[in-house]
Amino acid sequence: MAPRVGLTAERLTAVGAELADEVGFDQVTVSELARRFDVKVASLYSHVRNSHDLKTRIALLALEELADRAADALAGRAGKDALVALANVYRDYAREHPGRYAAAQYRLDPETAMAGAGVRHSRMTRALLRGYDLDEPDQTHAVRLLGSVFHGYVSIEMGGGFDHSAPDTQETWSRVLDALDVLLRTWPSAP
Amino acid sequence: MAPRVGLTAERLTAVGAELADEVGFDQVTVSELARRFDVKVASLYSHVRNSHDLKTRIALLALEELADRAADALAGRAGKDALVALANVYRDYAREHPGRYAAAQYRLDPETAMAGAGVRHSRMTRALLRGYDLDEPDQTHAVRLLGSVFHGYVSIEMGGGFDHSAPDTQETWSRVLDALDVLLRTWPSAP
DNA sequence: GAAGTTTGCCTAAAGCTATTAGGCACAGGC
DNA sequence: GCCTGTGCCTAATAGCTTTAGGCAAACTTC
Repeated sequence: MAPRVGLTAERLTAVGAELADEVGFDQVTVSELARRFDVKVASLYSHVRNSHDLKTRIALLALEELADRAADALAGRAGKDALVALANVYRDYAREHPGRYAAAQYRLDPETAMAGAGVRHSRMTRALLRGYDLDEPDQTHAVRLLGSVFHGYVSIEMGGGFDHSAPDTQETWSRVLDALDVLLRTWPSAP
Repeated sequence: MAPRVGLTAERLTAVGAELADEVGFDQVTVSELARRFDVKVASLYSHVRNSHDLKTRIALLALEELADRAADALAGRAGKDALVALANVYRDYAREHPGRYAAAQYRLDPETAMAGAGVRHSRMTRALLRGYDLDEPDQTHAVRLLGSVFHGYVSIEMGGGFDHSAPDTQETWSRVLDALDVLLRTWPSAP
């Protein structure tokens, strides 16, 4: 019916990522993916171990793309400039690729996580903090705070959590970044 | 086989919430729930419209429980004391009831969201901010920031995102709350 | 307390997804 | 041009979701 379409794990992952953006990451199904390739479901199982494997690959792809964008954004910037740029990378990526962004949150087993681009992200946030004057362990605390704000804000905004209240979210986003900048510059040292 | 077991939407929701905590919210299935009641699957459909309806009810239950705890925690507290108490409500709830906490993130259609306890949450965060000196629109910005940090931190921590790095998460959590307190007291006014 | 009605759980069935086992044919090596 | 192997296919099992229609237990009413 579809002889030698040329399936590979990579193509499955890429199209799976598009699918995620269109229908949502949790709606990504081996069956739907097969349909997209006009191929029978069973055919995918030679390239991908199972549904979980497929989702893991999509997650790793998303983390990698996100890390690439972050690296780009941070190049040549420092201080608040870098902070805003990095923050916008996450927010913009989530808006452009909601399915992939959700995928990036897919829980990976520790080994997979270590092998993937997850580490790059915290390293880049640390790099950004070089523009501020923080020593360990405050730097780690700050890395975690930034991750929390970025992820928390973006995921609430995407989930429509800010929809039914007044000022527009762009305004809030700017003011939150202003506030974070101030906070990092005046970080309260340990008690 | 099981004559008049006494199914109601409420009992299904309650047991569904327990199920969520045990196996994860996304693993909550009408079939598994039927098994728990030792009843055939079809029987549940007289009490709950469908799987989405069931999950919505669990989500609303979780939001309500969370709002109740928050109200308790805020009673008689102000300033940083209140901030820490509220923050810990979210974090502790997520630790004690991971499935319910995930349920609270389940996307609701706008009307359902408005009817549910979602509004109570933002009202309480606003109440907490009375201890700080913020006028609109900064108050709204601050509400959103706090929501982002709480949700972001808790969901990354639960997802194991902080596992493979150095200082323990309790320490970071305290320092983050210290930082937020300082930030709210010295909130940067509009440019 | 018996008769009628409602209600609650059941059987049956169709459609979807995931996953495995084994077959056939097309592509490339010789 | 044959031969091998990889790549997609058919077939089959099993689980979850949802709807339609049945039967009997429980409530209502006299």
